[in-house]
Amino acid sequence: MSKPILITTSIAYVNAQPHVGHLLELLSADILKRFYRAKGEEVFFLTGTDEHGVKVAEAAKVASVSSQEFADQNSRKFAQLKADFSIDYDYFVRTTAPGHVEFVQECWQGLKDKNLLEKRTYKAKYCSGCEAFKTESELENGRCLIHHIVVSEVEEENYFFKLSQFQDQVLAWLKAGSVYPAGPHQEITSFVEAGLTDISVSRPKSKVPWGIEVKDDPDQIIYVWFEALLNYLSGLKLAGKEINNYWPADVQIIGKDILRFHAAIWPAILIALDLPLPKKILVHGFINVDGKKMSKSLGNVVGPDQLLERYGSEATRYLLFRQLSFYDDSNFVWSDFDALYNGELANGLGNLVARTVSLLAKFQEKIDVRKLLGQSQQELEANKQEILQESGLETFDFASELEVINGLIKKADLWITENQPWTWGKEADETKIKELIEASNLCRIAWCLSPFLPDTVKSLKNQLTTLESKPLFPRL
RNA sequence: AGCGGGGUAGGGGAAUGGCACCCCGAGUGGCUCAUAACCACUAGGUACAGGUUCGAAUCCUGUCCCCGCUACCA
Repeated sequence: MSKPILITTSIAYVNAQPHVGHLLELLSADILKRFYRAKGEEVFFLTGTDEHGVKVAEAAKVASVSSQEFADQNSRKFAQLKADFSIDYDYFVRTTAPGHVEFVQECWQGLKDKNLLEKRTYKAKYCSGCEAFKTESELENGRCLIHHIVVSEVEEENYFFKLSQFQDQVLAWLKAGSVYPAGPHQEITSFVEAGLTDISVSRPKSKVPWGIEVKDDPDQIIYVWFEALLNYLSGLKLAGKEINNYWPADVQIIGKDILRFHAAIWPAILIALDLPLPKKILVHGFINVDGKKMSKSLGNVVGPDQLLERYGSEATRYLLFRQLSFYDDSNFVWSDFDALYNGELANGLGNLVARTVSLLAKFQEKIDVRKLLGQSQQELEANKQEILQESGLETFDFASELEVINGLIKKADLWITENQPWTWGKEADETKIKELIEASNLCRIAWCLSPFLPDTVKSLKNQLTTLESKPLFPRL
């Protein structure tokens, strides 16, 4: 029996609320899951929330609730996207779950036993402006390049992960083409080639009180990133699955900002744990709004709830992948979304379905249209694998798949206009109706759209059965 | 300043060496099955200046402009 396909998204950091960027990532995973399911594969889709660290503790303080309570509240908002947008994940992992904590501590012990973790005194320059450690290359005359202030020398004890040992293996994995698309692949390859250094993977508890303790050294807290990455394994365990039956992941979807963690550190951790490496890491870009980066202070954050209210779940799923470019940074503008909704969903798909169904309904009086539709459906089923093989989703190309589908709709509209089925009258016979059914191509369009628009496709199929037309996407 | 990403018809987005494509908008005509929809035709474009090439939006050099990295933030 072949291994089920495993798809993961990054786990969202709960110090902020979900926005359209999170939604895009979750939807991409959901679309791929539905595509693989249509191919007949078993699929497991894992997502969740990352809940430890200074920033969560600080945000909780501002909100006057405990860190755990704060994490609970925000985690729920992310989990809620499942119901709102038909995101069919199989398990939602939380890094504050006791099972995750336990799993992380076990892995930690395992790495320590292998002598891959080592306590060292860490001396570094710290910029209070950046609130971060700086390397020599980020300094000029002892001053932070960004804040132009003199950095302070800080000394503390940390555990280090011997990342440098894994450079060659990580590089070999990268060169096998594990990171997609080319831009990020190039970037991370150069980064690893330049040399990996051992990294600090713990912090003194006094500095980071909200996190997972090192079991036999409770004054040390495991660095958030190190621990969060392990969610991809702990999540399987928490879901009641045997890790070896599901790992390695077939597709891990991440944002471009966390590339280093996922394509340099994560594979090294996996090698250290004697586990196989993920087959593909998909790296998506960011969404700007009206040409500016989304930010709370600018007040331009677009939330999933706003999209839900204006377009509904299905249209949002379509518009995000058709209007924005998944792998590059793209710009979100409400008026563009409105125009595309009316242009392609209402006037395009929606109208094509309406006119076709209503034409077919007229012929139903003297010809068994339903039987012909059934035949057409069966013929399509027979060619299912071939159609799926041609899909852009086979190469993770969401945009090109939607473009192809749109072309099918245009072609169908043209055929109907040119052949004028409404003038057929008495001439209409089975052959002609069959032609109409095939030219409208609705069965195929439904097939191709089903990963993107699962509910719409159900409604479309229902209309083809009842031959009663009902607007799929009313104009805005 | 540095580093990175960009500049494609009136607006938005594709195309990575070979007839520049899609959505909206404008004009003219067609059609009436359909959600004031649908179809055809027309106008309009690769920021600028050089270079490489049989051929450049795509590669190279320079100029101008925009965006991100510096406050929450994928």
